[in-house]
Amino acid sequence: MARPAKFTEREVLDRATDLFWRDGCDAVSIRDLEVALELRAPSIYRRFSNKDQLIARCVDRYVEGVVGGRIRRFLDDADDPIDGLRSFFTSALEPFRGEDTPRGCLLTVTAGQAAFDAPEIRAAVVAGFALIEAALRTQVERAQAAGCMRDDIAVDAIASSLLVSFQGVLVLARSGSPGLSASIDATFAALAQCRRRR
Amino acid sequence: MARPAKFTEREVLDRATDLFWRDGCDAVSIRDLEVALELRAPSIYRRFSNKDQLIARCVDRYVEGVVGGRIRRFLDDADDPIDGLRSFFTSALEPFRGEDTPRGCLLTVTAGQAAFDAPEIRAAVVAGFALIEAALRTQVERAQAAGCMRDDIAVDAIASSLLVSFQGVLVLARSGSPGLSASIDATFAALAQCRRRR
DNA sequence: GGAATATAGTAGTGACCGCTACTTAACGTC
DNA sequence: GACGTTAAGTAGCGGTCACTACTATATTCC
Repeated sequence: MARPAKFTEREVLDRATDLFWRDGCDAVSIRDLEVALELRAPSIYRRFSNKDQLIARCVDRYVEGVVGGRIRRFLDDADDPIDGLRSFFTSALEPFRGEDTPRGCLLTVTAGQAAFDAPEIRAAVVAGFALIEAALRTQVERAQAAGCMRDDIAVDAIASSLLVSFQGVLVLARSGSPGLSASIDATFAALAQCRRRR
Repeated sequence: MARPAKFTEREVLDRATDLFWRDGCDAVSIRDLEVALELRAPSIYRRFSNKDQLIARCVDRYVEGVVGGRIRRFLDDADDPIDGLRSFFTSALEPFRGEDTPRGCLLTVTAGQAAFDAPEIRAAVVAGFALIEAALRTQVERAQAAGCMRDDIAVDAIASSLLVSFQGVLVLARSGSPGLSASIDATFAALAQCRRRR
């Protein structure tokens, strides 16, 4: 009953998300999006009322896809909870696809950009943090129950502390900092169950 | 022998640094700087060849002043090494001067912005990270020597891990995340000397 | 006072920004 | 084939960006 769309909304969001993730929200212009989406500005604006809305939708999509994917792959499906957590962390250090440096995290980067002042974007980023923290918390509980993580520190505090470390890793990964792998090892070594007298 | 400058270079850098720190490097325009520095664009460009150079100089100044100041105040002058480390971390959570939210860290934010692509800015930020890590390392050594920090994890790895946590705290502080204080407590609880059989 | 010199300001440049009024194209319905 | 509907494209808006050719001002030396 009308002209068919060139791309589904999902295709458009995926392409835009990739660009925002790679270059940072602030650095992506509508002109850049026109090229990547193969759509001119008016077509983009008809689907998403403005750039902030588009970014917020892309952050949502990133959280569902990339973050959710890593949670399922490295945490939910892990045999050993600590190994799962560790691989969840180290996965952020690996260069993306054919690129030569790790991409970091769209959430981490966006939290430090001007786009973060937009309420809808801020809300999407904060929701992403909450999702990661909840997944970490679940895994910490599992690890404590399995007896391989110290249980003298509250679950919530450890989960929050791990989210903090994870975000820090993502900051330093972007700067090409070496020794992050050893840093992650130290973090988990400190959380391992202490040997106690029996 | 010539017309006297309105402000010393130090005054100019301090004002510019404050602006970059508050709003983020990418968000500060030359027009913004004209107002803050009480100098027109050509006068700014005569002192610093372009915006990237100015930002790099400001990052240097920030590292010397703000970061160095916190290191001296909370780490070098600390009575108890662990308390010093903890206050170094929590100092980043306190709102700046009369402002209602914590400022975060110029290094953390800049690492996620477009300005970070400029080599001179990247170098200044990386040098800042290195300074913090070195100061943390010194304090970790002190704490281990005093017997209040576990010594079964390498000093370098702990220092690197603490830098990671510190950067993570600064990311989440900007997003108004609650419970960061408990998160910091958990980090240091995990590093405290385990009780051992003697 | 005049020359030399370093600083600051006036007034703009072209390029890019987010965004939009308007037109054209592709479909189903009748 | 005309109509209604939804998508996409053309062309361009006012505004801001980093940056600069040029002029004016304030100082010391002679």
